[in-house]
Amino acid sequence: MTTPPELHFPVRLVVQRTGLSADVLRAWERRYRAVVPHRTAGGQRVYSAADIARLTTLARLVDRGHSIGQIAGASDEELQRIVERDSRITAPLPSAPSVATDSGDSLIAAALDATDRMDPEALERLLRGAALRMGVDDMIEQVLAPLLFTIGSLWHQGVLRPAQEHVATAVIRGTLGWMMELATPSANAPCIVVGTPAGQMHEMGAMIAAAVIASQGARVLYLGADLPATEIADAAERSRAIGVALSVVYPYDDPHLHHEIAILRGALPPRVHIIAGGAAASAYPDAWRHPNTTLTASLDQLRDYIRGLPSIS
Amino acid sequence: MTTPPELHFPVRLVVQRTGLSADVLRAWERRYRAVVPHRTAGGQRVYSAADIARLTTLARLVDRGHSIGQIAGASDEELQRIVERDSRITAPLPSAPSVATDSGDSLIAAALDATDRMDPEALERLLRGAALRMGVDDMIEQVLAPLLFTIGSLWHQGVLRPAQEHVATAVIRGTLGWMMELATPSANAPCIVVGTPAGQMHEMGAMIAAAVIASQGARVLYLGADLPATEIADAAERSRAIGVALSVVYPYDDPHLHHEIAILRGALPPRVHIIAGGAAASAYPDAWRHPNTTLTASLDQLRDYIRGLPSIS
DNA sequence: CTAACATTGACGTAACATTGACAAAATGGC
DNA sequence: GCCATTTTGTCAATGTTACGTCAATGTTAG
Repeated sequence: MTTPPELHFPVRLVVQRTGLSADVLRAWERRYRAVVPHRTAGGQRVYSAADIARLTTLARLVDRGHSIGQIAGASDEELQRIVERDSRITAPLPSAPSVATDSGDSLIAAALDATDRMDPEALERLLRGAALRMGVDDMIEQVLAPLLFTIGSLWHQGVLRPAQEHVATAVIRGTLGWMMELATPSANAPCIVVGTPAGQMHEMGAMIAAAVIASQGARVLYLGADLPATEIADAAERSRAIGVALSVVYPYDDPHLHHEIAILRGALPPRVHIIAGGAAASAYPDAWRHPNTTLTASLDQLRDYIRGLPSIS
Repeated sequence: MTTPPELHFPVRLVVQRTGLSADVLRAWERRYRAVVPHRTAGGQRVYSAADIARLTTLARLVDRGHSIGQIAGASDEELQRIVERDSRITAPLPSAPSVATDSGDSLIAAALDATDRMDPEALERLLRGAALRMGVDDMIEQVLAPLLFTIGSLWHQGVLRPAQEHVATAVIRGTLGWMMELATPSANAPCIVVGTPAGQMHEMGAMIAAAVIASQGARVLYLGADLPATEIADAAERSRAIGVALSVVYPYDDPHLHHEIAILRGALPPRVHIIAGGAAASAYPDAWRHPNTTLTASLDQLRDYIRGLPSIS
C-alpha cells in the first residue's frame, strides 16, 4: 500500500481498539515479536495501522483457541489464510475474558447516569468501550439488554423523561450499528435477513438480534420494523438468505401475526430457516409450529442456533 | 469548501472555537509547530480559518486518544486521512474501494441501483466514499437529500418495494450517524438540540439537519422525533444549548403545531435560538413569528445561520 | 492605564517502559 | 490419571517521557 510512514497510534489506542491489555501487548512483542512498533525519540511505542490490524487478527485467533506462540510469527498472508481456513462459521470478536466483577451492574449504573445527565458522548464511550472490552456478545447480554429494559421501565414510571429516553435510544441504536460494522463478514458468509413482521413497531429487538447474528460472522440484511410477510420473503429471496430472524416484542395478542407467519413460511423455500425471538414471541406458540421454524427464548439460544446453521451449501 | 477567505482571528476566538487553552495553543506551536500563525506588527498571533480548522482536527484526534506529538507534524491531507481511517475500526480486510464515480447524478443512480439490488454494503460504501470525497456538506446536499426524495417518490409510486425502502433508510440513517461522528468536536463547542416537535414522526430531516449542524463544528444533542415542547425545552436547558433546530416534514396541517412552538418559545430563554426547517415548515408561517425564531428554507440557509451564531457568550 | 497577549523556564503528573517474577492453564510423557 | 514442563497472562517495583499548566516578567492594543 503506502510506504510513507503513517505511524501514529500510541499504546492506549491500541489497547482500546484490540481489547488486549498493555501488558499483553508488550509481552507478545518481547517474547514473540508479534509486532515491532516504532519508537518515539523518548522510547515510547508508536504503532502503525498495520500493526493494529495484525494484533486484531491475532487476538481473534487466540480468542478462538489458537495459542499465541504458534501464530505470532506467521506472516500477514499466513494469518489471513488461517483466518479463512477456520472461519466456516466464524467466531466472535476479540475479547478479553470478561472479568466477572466489573461486568454488568456498575456499567449499567454509569450508563443510566449518563442518560440522566443527557450526555450522549459519555454514553456512547461507555457502551463502545464495554463492547471492545468484554466482546459484543457479552456486552449485549450483560449491559445493553438490561439497560434497555431498565430505561423502558424507568420511562414507564415517569422517572426518566421522554427526551432522555430518546437520546439514549438514539445512542444505543448507533452503537448497535457500529457493532454490526465491527463484525467482519467473511467473503462468502451466509446471509440472514433480520426485521420485525407487520404490526410490530418496536425496532430495538431486531437491531440487537442483528448485532448478535453479525457477531457470529454471518452477513445481515437488516430490514427494520413493520414489514409484510411478502416483503420479507422477497428480501430473503433476493439476498439468497439462509434464514430470517424475526423480533416480536409487542403486542402480545395481534390476531394477524399467525397469518403473517404462515404467509411468510409459505413464500419462503423450505430450506430457509425462520428464527423468532423477543419478549412477546412466546405468546404466539402456534405461529412457530412450522417446519424449519424455531422460537428462541434467549439471545444465547439465538446465538447457538446461528452457530449451528450449515454455513453454505 | 466555502470558508471566509482571509480573516484574522485573535487568540481568544481560537480558544473558544477549539476548546483549547491559550497555553496549549502556544505549547503546541512552540514544541511541535502544529500551526504557525501570522503575527501583527507588535508580535501578537493572528490565526487564519485554516489554522482553526487544523487545530480543531488536532484537538479532536487528541481527544480520541492520539498523542499530539505524533500527529502535530502531519500534513492537512494526512490528518484528514487519519480522521477518516480512525472512525471505522481497523479491520484486516482491505476491500477494494472499487467504484470511483464522479459527483452528483451518477452517484444517485448508483445508489438507487444498490437499493434496488438490496445491497446495503454497496450503498454504504457509495455514500461514505462520497462524503469523504466531496465533503459532508456537499454530499448531503447533492446526493443524500435528492436520494431520499427519489426513494420517497419511487416508494409512493410503488416502483420501490417497502423492503427496499427500509433497507435504504437503515443504511442512510447509519451513514448520517457516522458523519456526525466524523465531525464531533471536542470540549466546549456550542451545543444545539435537534429533533422534531410532537406530531412529527419523520426523523430523516432531523438527522440531516443534525449532520449539517455538526459539520459546522457545533455539538449536537440529537433527540429524535415526536417530542413535546416541554421535553425539548428541558433538554435544551440541561445541555445549555444555544439553539434548537426543528424539522417539520409532514403533515402540512397539524393544528397543534403552532401551540407546541409557542410553548417551546415560552419555555426557552430568549437567547436560545429556534431554527425551523423541512418541507412542511413553510406551511406554518405563523409558528415562527417569534423573537429569535427563524425559518430556514434550505440546508444552505441552515448552514449559514449556524455559522452566524455567536459561539459562546 | 488596563486588559489581553508573549516569552521563558520550570514543575507535576499521568502514561509509558523495563525488568523480574509468579501462578494459572495448557501440554505432554508415562 | 498424574506429574513435570512449557506457555502465557498479570503484577509489582522502579525509572522515564510526554504534555498540560503555571508563575514571573515584559509587551501590545485600545
